[in-house]
Amino acid sequence: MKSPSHPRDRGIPEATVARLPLYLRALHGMAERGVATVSSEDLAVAAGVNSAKLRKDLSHLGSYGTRGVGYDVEYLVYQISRELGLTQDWAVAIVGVGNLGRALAGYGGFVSRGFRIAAVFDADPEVVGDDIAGLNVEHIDELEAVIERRGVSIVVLATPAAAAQEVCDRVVAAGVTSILNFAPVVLTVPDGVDVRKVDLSIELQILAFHEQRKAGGPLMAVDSQ
Amino acid sequence: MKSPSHPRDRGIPEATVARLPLYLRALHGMAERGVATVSSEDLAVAAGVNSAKLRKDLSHLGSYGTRGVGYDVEYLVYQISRELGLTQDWAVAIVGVGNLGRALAGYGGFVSRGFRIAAVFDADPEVVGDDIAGLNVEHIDELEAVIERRGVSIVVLATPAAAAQEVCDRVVAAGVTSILNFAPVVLTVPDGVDVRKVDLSIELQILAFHEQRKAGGPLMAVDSQ
DNA sequence: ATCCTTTTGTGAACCGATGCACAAAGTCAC
DNA sequence: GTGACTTTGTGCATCGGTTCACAAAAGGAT
Repeated sequence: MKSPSHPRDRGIPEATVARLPLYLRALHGMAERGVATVSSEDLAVAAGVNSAKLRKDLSHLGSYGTRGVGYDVEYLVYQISRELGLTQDWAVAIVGVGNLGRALAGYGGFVSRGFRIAAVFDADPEVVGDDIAGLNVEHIDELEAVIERRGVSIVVLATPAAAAQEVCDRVVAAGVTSILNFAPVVLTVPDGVDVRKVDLSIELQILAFHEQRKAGGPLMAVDSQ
Repeated sequence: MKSPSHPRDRGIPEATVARLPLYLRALHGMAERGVATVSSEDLAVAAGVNSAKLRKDLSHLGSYGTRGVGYDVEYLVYQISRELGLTQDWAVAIVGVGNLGRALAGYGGFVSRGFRIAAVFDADPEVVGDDIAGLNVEHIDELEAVIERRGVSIVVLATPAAAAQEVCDRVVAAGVTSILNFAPVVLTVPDGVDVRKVDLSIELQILAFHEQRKAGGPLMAVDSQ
């Protein structure tokens, strides 16, 4: 069903998509330093990947390099940005203004990538009305109305675990189909809704696993016996 | 080299390690609700994975289930905790007390998993001495001394991008071999040092990519599913 | 003690991702 | 224009991870 060797085959591998932001970050740095073109080898080093992988990834977007020369930095930034959908402006809402919600609201990496924090919600009347990173905290009762009014299409959940599923259900009912979940729970959503999760403690646990290995392991096992 | 079919083969796949914390979280919830045993099917649902995968993952740790019955919740919690190295206490230091650093210092998910925030550092004299989540912020000059004195083995970097590599070099020189990096840069470290990175904006970019697809994509290409 | 039910643990097929290695395609110097 | 050189784009082998599907193991009923 799919044309086997189409230059802009729509089926970009998930693993590639996950690396495109990495390339973009490296390219932005180069553009700032005035670099005009870059080879796959150099860009791969800057992004922390292997150059064959980088070239294969980029080839999924099309043939944007010049053999013998490399890639034009500006042009590649544009192509990757467009592919990721960063050439448009995304209205993002953050729900939950605890420590993490505040940190996210003030995080520069969002704004600089085409994301606009359009609203911030909390259930606690104590913080509703507060000013967080230049935004007025709104009451969670306004969730659906504000999402619709401001065209929010991506919601970031930074609520306590116990509240996450309920808020999730509400934003989904309001038409949101992309959710970034920081609450340590598995969210249940209908088909067609994308949920990505970030669990800060999981990464630390993975590090602990490897650290323990270096130190000798639970049974000081050298061999599996 | 390695015994091919040993029940406690030390070589646990990376993908499995990354899911163990997920199982652990689900199991903790069950233990709290008084559940004594759980089938792979139920646990898989609670953790948001497929049950065959769950069983294969657990089989890498050993044979801890009972056919026809399932897994003993308490026992499995212990086995996974031990495998991940969470039965010991890990001293963690956080460098950088911006919004994110503060959020991390106050994050309950660390403490409840065997991680102890042993120190918090910043370079800004303005915040040094402040109290963050019950901890005294120390000056970055004290980095090496404090790491050694308090036996810190894992460092969390929440510094600005520009400072991350330098701090990284210093903690590595001080003997730290596990680093969790929140700064949006690729860190260069010697062999034997583990770096895991969390880039909050990458997840959002991946969501944007898929959201754009749903909406029609850059060239209005209809996805063949 | 035997049969029936449940659920684990795993062999084997499958699938996607990785990395090597090289031909093709381009640049640059002369 | 020619030849030397550089670097891309990709075919192919390989690898690790996922999923299916089922035999083996345990418990409960009679």
